[in-house]
Amino acid sequence: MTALPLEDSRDATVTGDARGEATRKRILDAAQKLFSEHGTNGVSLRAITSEAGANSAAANYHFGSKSGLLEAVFARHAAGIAQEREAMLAQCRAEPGRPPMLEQIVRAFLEPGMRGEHGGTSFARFRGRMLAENSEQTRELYVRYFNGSTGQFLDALRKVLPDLSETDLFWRVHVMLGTMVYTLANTGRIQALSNGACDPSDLDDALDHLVPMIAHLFRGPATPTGTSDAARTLNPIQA
Amino acid sequence: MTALPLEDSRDATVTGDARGEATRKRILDAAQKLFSEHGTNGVSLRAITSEAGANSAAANYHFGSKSGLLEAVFARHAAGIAQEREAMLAQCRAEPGRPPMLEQIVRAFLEPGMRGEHGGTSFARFRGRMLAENSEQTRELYVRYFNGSTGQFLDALRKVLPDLSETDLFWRVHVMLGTMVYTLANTGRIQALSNGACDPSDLDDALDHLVPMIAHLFRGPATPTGTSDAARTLNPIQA
DNA sequence: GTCTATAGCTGGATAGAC
DNA sequence: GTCTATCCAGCTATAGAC
Repeated sequence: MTALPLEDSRDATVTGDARGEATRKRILDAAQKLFSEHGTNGVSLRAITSEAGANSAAANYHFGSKSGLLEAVFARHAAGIAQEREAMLAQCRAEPGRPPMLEQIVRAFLEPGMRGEHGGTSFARFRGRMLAENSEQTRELYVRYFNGSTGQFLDALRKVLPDLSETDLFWRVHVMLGTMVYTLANTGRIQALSNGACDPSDLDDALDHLVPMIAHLFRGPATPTGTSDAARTLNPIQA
Repeated sequence: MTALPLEDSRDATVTGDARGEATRKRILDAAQKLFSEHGTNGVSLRAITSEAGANSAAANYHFGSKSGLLEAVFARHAAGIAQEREAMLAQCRAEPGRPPMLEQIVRAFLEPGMRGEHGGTSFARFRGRMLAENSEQTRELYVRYFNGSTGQFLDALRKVLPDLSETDLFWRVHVMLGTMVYTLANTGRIQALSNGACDPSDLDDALDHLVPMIAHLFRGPATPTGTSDAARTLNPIQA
């Protein structure tokens, strides 16, 4: 083999393998960014590899297909979020000087996915978009990567809220999930309605508002049971 | 002109114009159904017109383009929802024997879009998908069709919750919107986690659970203001 | 007003040079 | 491992017969 002229290499200080890894990472970063901005259906491989400064063939070489790329983007940070969630949950303690257990648990659930330690806000928005698009692949990925840790949180919530019925528990978790997804998806609706006074795209600020609201929600009274819609409408909970 | 043989007409009992309207309606129905199931990006005009028993050219004849069809599907029921919202809001009364005003207001906001009087559950899911996809066109349509009535609800909420700060008001409305959108989008996540014990795809049942939860949320204490994230974390609201 | 046929693109994926 | 070139499927939109 002939000596390789340095000018021919995009980054002559690293080996060929490392160059491959660098391209792979650039494609993952570009895909995450564009998926988070336009959804997974609204972005072509060509746009992604162009953003990454590579060719569309490179994406197929590294990831096999577009859905393979989607899964790789997801997998890169999802396991880390689940692990940090579980670690934060394990550190929750009912002790004087700390927030109530419920606040700690809610924060442990929301914070790892929103604070930006795992892929930043673009990965958070990417997950919001994925959940919103609600494809079969997305559902499968969520079950695989998150069902375990989410189950631990359900158990923790049952423990601190022993009087809450299973039905009410799941409905409140539903509200928590919906709020998280809607916040991550960043539709801009509340910014428009509030003329910018409320900005959930600042995920740190969002956490500080959401944790107390969700905790308050979990502490609410049991949903009244009625035999008809009218009965439930006419006998709502008392504040 | 020669007499038209009855067999040549798909529906000989109506006039040509009425036939055109029927096809137009079948296309709108098919588009709403498929958009609600697969999002707007995941469905082709071919699939829609095939479902409607028509040809892809018919969609362009009636609606000009795919985005024209999308707007037509939206517009068909959106104004009706906004009107019914405003009508229900106008009928809210603080009287003995009725639910508290706040419950009435929350229900007036949520019910017209979820109860199925305007396009059924498929139109509700269609809106959820649109909001999730969060396109420029969607944002524009929402401002045009819903900003007026939503502004009336903000005023009504200010009136029954005079001590709530503007910031807290918008954050709680954000949670209400997120919960509504997530419920309409029907990701199936909570059904999977609860083994079917909790099913938000039953929108009547969902309303009966969501109205008391959201009302309770609005009645929560003010979000504590801290100078740092740590201060806010260590001093959450007291339940 | 509805159809067939097709123009004109854009997308994912692959072959093969280097 | 990365590129260029290309195949082919699927899409929107339109032209023109009926």
